[in-house]
Amino acid sequence: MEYKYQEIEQKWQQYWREHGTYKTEVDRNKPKFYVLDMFPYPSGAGLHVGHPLGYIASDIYARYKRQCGFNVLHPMGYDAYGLPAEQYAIQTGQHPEVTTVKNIARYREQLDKIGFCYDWDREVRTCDPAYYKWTQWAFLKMFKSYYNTAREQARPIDELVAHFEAHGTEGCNAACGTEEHFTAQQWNAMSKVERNDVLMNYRIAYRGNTMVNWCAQLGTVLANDEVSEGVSIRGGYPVEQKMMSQWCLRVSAYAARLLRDLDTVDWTESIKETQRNWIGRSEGAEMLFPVAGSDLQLLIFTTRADTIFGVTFMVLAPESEYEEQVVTPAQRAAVDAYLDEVKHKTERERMIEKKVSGVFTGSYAVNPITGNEIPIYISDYVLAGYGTGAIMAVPAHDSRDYAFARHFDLPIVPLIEGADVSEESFDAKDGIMTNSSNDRLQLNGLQVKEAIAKTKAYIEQTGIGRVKVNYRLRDAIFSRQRYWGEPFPIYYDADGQPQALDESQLPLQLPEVDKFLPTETGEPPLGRAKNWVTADGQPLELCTMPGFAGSSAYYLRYMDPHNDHALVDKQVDEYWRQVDLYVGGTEHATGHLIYSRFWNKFLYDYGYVCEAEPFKKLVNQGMIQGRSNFVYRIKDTNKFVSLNLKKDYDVTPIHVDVNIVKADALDIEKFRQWRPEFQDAEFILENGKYICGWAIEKMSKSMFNVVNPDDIVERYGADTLRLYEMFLGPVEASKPWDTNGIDGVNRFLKRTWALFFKGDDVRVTDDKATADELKSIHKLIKKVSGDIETFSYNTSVAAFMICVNELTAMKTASREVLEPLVVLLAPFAPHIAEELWHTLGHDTTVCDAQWPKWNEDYLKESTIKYTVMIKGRPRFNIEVPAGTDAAEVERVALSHEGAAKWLEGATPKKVIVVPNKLVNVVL
RNA sequence: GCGCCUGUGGCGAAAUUGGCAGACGCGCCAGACUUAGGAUCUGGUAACGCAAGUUGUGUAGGUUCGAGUCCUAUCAGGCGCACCA
Repeated sequence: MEYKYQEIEQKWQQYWREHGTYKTEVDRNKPKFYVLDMFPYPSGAGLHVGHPLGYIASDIYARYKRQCGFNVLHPMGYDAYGLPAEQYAIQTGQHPEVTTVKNIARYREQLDKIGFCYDWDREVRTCDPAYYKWTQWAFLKMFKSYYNTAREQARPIDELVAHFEAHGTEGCNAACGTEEHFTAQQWNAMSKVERNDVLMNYRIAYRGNTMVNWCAQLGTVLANDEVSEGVSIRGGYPVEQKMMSQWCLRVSAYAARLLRDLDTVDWTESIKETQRNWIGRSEGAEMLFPVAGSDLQLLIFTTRADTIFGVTFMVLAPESEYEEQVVTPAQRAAVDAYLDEVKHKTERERMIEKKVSGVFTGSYAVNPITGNEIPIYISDYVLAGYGTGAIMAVPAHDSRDYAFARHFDLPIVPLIEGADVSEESFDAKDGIMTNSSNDRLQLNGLQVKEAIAKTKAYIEQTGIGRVKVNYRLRDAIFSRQRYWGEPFPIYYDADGQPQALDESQLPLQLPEVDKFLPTETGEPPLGRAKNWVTADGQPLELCTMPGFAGSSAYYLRYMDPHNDHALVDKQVDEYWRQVDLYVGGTEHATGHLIYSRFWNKFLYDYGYVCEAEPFKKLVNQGMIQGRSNFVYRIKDTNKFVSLNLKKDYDVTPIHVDVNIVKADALDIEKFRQWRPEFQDAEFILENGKYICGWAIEKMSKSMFNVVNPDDIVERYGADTLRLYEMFLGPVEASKPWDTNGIDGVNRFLKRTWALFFKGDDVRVTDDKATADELKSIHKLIKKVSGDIETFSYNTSVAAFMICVNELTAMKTASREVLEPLVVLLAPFAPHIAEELWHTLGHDTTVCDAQWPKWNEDYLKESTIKYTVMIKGRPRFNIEVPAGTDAAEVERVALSHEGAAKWLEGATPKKVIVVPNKLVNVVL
């Protein structure tokens, strides 16, 4: 019987569907295992062969764990809100929901063909009201919470209100945007609106006036991780900094925990490092610099407190709150001109120019240690969003301050012995301090590190500052001026104050609009919705939530996807707990993977979830690049010359669809049909073939190098696709897709098939297996069992090939060997395994067949082969019975005829016997 | 600039704790069988050399009986952060 993959795959996919083979329920008699893929955004282009790479890897693991006796949760869903569908809607008027549903259907069809073991009853879609009800619910919780820094957890905002009523801000231990102080009396005297304003400074989900990344072309604000090098990641449009009132999440309050708990998860070092960078912890000190002739004090942040004696000027960010109070009337015009100039530059322009610019405010600050008066400047090299938005400038030891000092001709005072600052600053935190002592503080002669510690201690004692840890991690901007996203469960009261909808009113459904564009008055698209008000007529929020809102807790919803009363039932959560294995791309390192951790920690603080981290182990699959093919057209003709003959002609390379090329040979007929202009194309062939050139590029439509998994499935079958994707190389590595090698994997499956059938008959017997057969299969069991745990699927596939070749050569027909082979193969190539499993007479699914264990006894060798090395080279082999001791091995080696030949009469200085491996004879 | 990762045949890649470098596959070469094909099977395939042999894991050193693997320096490529004080 022939291996008819199409029949087999359809048959078993249908069987699994009808039998609910992959349905998962809580089962407290079994240990659980949660395997998750990052759910896809269903784009209009469909899947290409790169997408399933991670899905296949996790599917293999999930199936393997199930065969090992675990109750495996392995769900899939769709990140359905997003910009592309909305941009498409703007262009075509087609409702984003329509395109989204269509794309999801296409994705599902493609996924189904590959034979994944997803429990589709648990599917989630972020745009489904039953799903986003819980996104909105979590937002409301955040709105009604503040972060208690002493307890290190989110607490109800009412607790903070009670604290304010009794004690004011004294000892409130609350994370906030800007630090403020008031007494209980002051709080109690505030109006409702004033109190609301104050609380916004503490809420975890808050509306705040912040610097945002505004993208005019997209008509919306973007989060930091959605912007790269001054342009939007989606679309590449310029992004500018703008002060706007936006919904934000106080992610920064969780910075310390997000950093610390990285040590508890099993992720790659590189992605943890990326997150550490993004969180950006830096230890330093805040210090107050009085302004001369005023009560005002400038608060600055520095990590180099030791350089206090070298401060020769101060710099404020253009957006600094101090600006008003510090600028003298004489400098007003100059400052305004500068601020105007800065404001009109986008961040991108600012970065490209990198020109030193700034303006003097007219005021001077007093160095609290030296008492020197130093000028205060404003410059855009100081960022408003980091630290306090003001710095003490030490040009001798900071390259940015140095450049500024040079430009404005300010003094540069070196503070480290031997530092030459005539050409550039000395930034290293290393050396002996000098020029740094007076009657208040003596740093001369100390190492930089000691000096930092001593200065910090001094400023704490004297109250001119305090030790402070700063984080680079900013709060997440949470509103988007867009249509296709979750509506905020927020309305505005008569005073214009944002108020929470009651939980009972969730989900607040996304309304219909006539167009997906902003209103004439510049309001977001929801401004077009009719009756976008509460039951008693109060206006609802017009912004929607960003893409990462729906993806932040989806892994929890899979545990209990149909629950109307909770995001996830407490007991269900306590069973599934957290994702044991999460597979996805590195591109989410500073987005989704931070937001999810934050979101999870917030829920954890309230006990809604039982684990502090959502994803225990993370595996990042690499990107599959495209392998483009080229044909070479001779200039000004319709004649094409084969790759190795092109040097004799003046040619233009043209991308050609990789699907009409096989092993770099062009299918000339298909090429002529491909495009009308090539209909009459002529060819100069080599060896009767047209050989195409190739290059590795991103897989994209415009390069004609997109390989569709459906085509591979049709031509070779899903099992071949699965095996081949794994065989291509390590899951984590990025590599180009190259269909050329797929035949080898396909041949392997055919050979495997041939072990079971001869003609139309099953050739499997109940005969006892031979020792060699048992050895072959047990070697495989051991190898594959080890490889799966470390995701070394490529070497597993290689081991399968070796084993099947051995069994074929031995003409193995014994069930004792072939049955475990089928079970091992099941995670990798489930369809053929299922077919063979049933061929062997089983009527249950191979998914539940128990993963075999290897027996070391079968692997034991009766004799051990030693390689004898002389003069650092392998010279000959000896064979001794297993268990021979080292001295005997040495004796056998040295008495071998080869020893005499290679030693040439010399006496060995030393002989090293490595057990079961080799004998090294040193002269 | 700072941090992280990766460098192995014509290609994708293997190589437990340092122990015969290049498993497995593609491609290529030779052969078998064939109503000839982009089918199947067998053998070969790191480089140099007729050979014995020698050289080989980006480069240069070091540790070691022994280094792809460990250490130091350096080069190249990729990724992340980046006026972050």
